[in-house]
Order: sequence, then C-alpha cells, then structure tokens
Amino acid sequence: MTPNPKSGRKTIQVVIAEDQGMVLGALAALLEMEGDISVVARALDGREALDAVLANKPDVFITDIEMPKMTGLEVAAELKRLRTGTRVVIVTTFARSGYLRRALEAGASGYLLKDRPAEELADAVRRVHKGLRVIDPELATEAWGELDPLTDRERQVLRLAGDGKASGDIAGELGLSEGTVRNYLSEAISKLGAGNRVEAARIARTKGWL
Amino acid sequence: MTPNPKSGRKTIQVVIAEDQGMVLGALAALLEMEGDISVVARALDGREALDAVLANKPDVFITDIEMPKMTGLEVAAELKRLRTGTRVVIVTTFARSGYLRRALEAGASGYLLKDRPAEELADAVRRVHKGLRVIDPELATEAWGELDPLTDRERQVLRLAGDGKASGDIAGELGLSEGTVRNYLSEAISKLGAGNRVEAARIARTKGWL
DNA sequence: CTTTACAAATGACATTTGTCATCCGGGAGT
DNA sequence: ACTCCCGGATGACAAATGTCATTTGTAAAG
Repeated sequence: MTPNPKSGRKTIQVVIAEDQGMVLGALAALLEMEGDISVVARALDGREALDAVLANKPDVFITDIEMPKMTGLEVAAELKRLRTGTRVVIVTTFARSGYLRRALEAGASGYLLKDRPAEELADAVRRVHKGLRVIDPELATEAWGELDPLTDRERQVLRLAGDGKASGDIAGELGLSEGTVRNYLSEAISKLGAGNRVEAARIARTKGWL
Repeated sequence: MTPNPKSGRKTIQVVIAEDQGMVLGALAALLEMEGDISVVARALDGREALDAVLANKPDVFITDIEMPKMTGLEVAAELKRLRTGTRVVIVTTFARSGYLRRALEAGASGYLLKDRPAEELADAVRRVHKGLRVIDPELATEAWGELDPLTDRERQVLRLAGDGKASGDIAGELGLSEGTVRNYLSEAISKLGAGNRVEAARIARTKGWL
C-alpha cells in the first residue's frame, strides 16, 4: 500500500484493466520497469476497473475494450460522467474506426493497438499524462470513416441474429413481435449491403458497430 | 548479443513468438524479471519463430497459436519433425480441446491460457525445462472431451456457412450441388445439436473444430 | 463377383427468412 | 386541434433453409 519509495517520488500512477490475467501481469511488469511509472492497481473486468480507478484516483487508466461485466468504453464513459481527473488510454486488438470514435466520445486521451511495439505503451502513458492525445497512426488517418448507420434496435437484433438465434427467439428476448424483428433485420441487411443476416452481422462487427 | 552475465550463467534460454507486438514485449519483460530465464529471441509470426528457434536452439520455445504465416501448432509440429531438443509451450487465448489435442500431437510440453495469472508463465517454463508436462487445469480435466464428429466436407461447408454464404454459393465454391450442401449442413447441425447452420458453426468454432 | 460402405445427388415438403406495403398509436410541432 | 413522424405490428408472398427418404456411382472388403 505504501507508495513505491523510488527516485524522487513523483511517479505517474496508473491502473490497468485487462481480462487476460497473463497479459495483465505482463503489461504491468512492462510498466513497472520504467522508473517513472507505478502500477497502483490491476483489474480483470470492467466493474473492478471502475472501482479501482475511483478508489485510487490514478493519473492514467489503461484499459482493454472487450472485458466481462463492463467494456472499457463503458468504463471510460462513466469516468467522464463522474468528472474524475484520470486520463484514459484504450489498448486493444481491434483497429475498428467505430471503437475509436466511441473511445473519443467517451473522453479517452489515447487509443493504441496491441500490435504496436511494447515501448509505445510507456511513451503513450507519459504523453497522455502531459495532457497530449495519442492515437494510433493506423487509425488516426482513416479514423473518421463512415459512421454507423444502424439504429439501436437494429444493433440489438443483429447481435442476437449473429449468434444463430432465430427471429422468434430474438423477438421473445426483446419483447417484440417476430415480424418486427424481421423488419429490423431486413433494414439492417439493406443498410449494410449484405445478403443475409449473418453477413450483415459479420460486416457490422468488423466495422466495430456490433 | 553477449549472454546476460547474471548469477551463475546457467539461465534457461527461451524464444517467444506472439503476433501482438505489445503483448510480445510485455511477456518478454515479464520473463526477463526472473533471474533464471533469458529471452534470447522474439518473433512476430510463425516463420520468424521457426527460424529463431533453429538459429538459437533455446531450451524452451513459448508460442501463441493464431499467428500470420504459420500457426504455433504448425511450428511445433515442424520442430518435432526436425527433432530439435527444444521444448514447446503453447500460450493461447483459446480453451479449445481440439487445439490442446493438436498441440500434444505436435509434441508440445505445455499448454496454458492467457487467462491465468502471469506468474504461471515462468513456473511453466521451469517445469517444462525440467522435462515435466504443464497442462492448464481447465483443459486437463475434460481435455479428452468428445472428439470432432465432423467429416471434412461438413467442416468445409460449415466454415463457409458461418461466414454468411448461401447454400448455392457454397455449392459453387466446392463444386457440389446445392442439395448436397444442404444435406451436409443438416447432418452437421444435428451432430452438434444446433438449431441452424449459424449456431452449428459457432459451436464447432468454440470447440476448436472449425 | 458380390456385398458393403460411402460420397454425392435428387425430389418433395415444412419451416424460416427477407421484402414490402400498410396500419396503429402516441408524441412533437406548428 | 390537426398534421407529420416514428416505433412497432400485420399480413402476404417469394426465396432460402432444414429434413428425409431414396438413388446412383464407385471403391474397398469379403
């Protein structure tokens, strides 16, 4: 609990969230090697992460997107709403423009891919701590690529359809009529230029619209 | 290039392969913290990995499964064929019994999940280096769980169907008649206890049968 | 030379999907 | 009050999908 009594005391405090324990530990190890950064807490899911950030008030919060309980984007949005001073850096596998947009809307200061060399993480933490924005170059360019044409309903319906559920089941799950579900699906299919529900779901997923 | 002039000189030499640069670096950092382990090379894809192992003859080779060029399983199989003395540890996201089976057939000595706590990695390396086998507990139990009931045809057809292709397209792509495709699909669906092609594909995928 | 076995195809049928035009019941405007 | 719009629901119809029983080659086993 006592703050790392290292050089000068002015280390950057960070909290990390990542659902794969091994990766979480490894990233933490990576950051701990840097003299000017201390990992004050780790979390294996979104809810835990949110609590950890609120409890520790770190300078920077590093988080994955796809996690149990709450996604990294949801946590970021919540932190923005609560006006904590903590800066958020998203670290994810997915180069999806939809994710980046949502991340920025949720007030994230950084968005970088797990593809990048490891050194960039510590760099990003420092830059973001200074108040700068760090966006992965690959995304930065085409970032503002076409925006999500789907309505909320279409999204929900498409999500379930993509898992192989039948129209009737989906209807039951969402409290709609089967016909209505088919209508939404039909709309989504045409908006995405797909040939059927499955392809539509696939397309939406790769764009990060889910 | 000079071997780490640490305590005693008898460190375990390892090569790591993982396609996500950030994770690769982090895992390396994690292992480097252990006094008795040295990371002598890193690789970002399968081919690179194979070369690195052949060039360095490490004690242990740690690898992800899903990588560009060559999968970790393929590299493992090749190393077995070449009778190098290097022990292989698979580290992956997927708890699929199909993968585990293939890993063991390819002569891997370890199979662990990225879900597990980070400490287990170094442990696994040490155990494997001693000649022991390390299988993730979650998989170890049901490991020999039900073997793939699908025929090759069913697999092919299911793969395409899972991407949203229609029966007709699949037929064209495989040089079969549409009716036949539907028959295979129907068979696969019943074998897997699914309700339709999409669910069947999903189930097969999670079992590692693809 | 049979028998058996299996991959592939056919045909027929019920069900599910995808499409479209239309209808209903509230708001929100003006 | 009276439109106009929008989420949702209906109904109808064509197309795609899932199921089965049956048939045809063909290759291995006897």
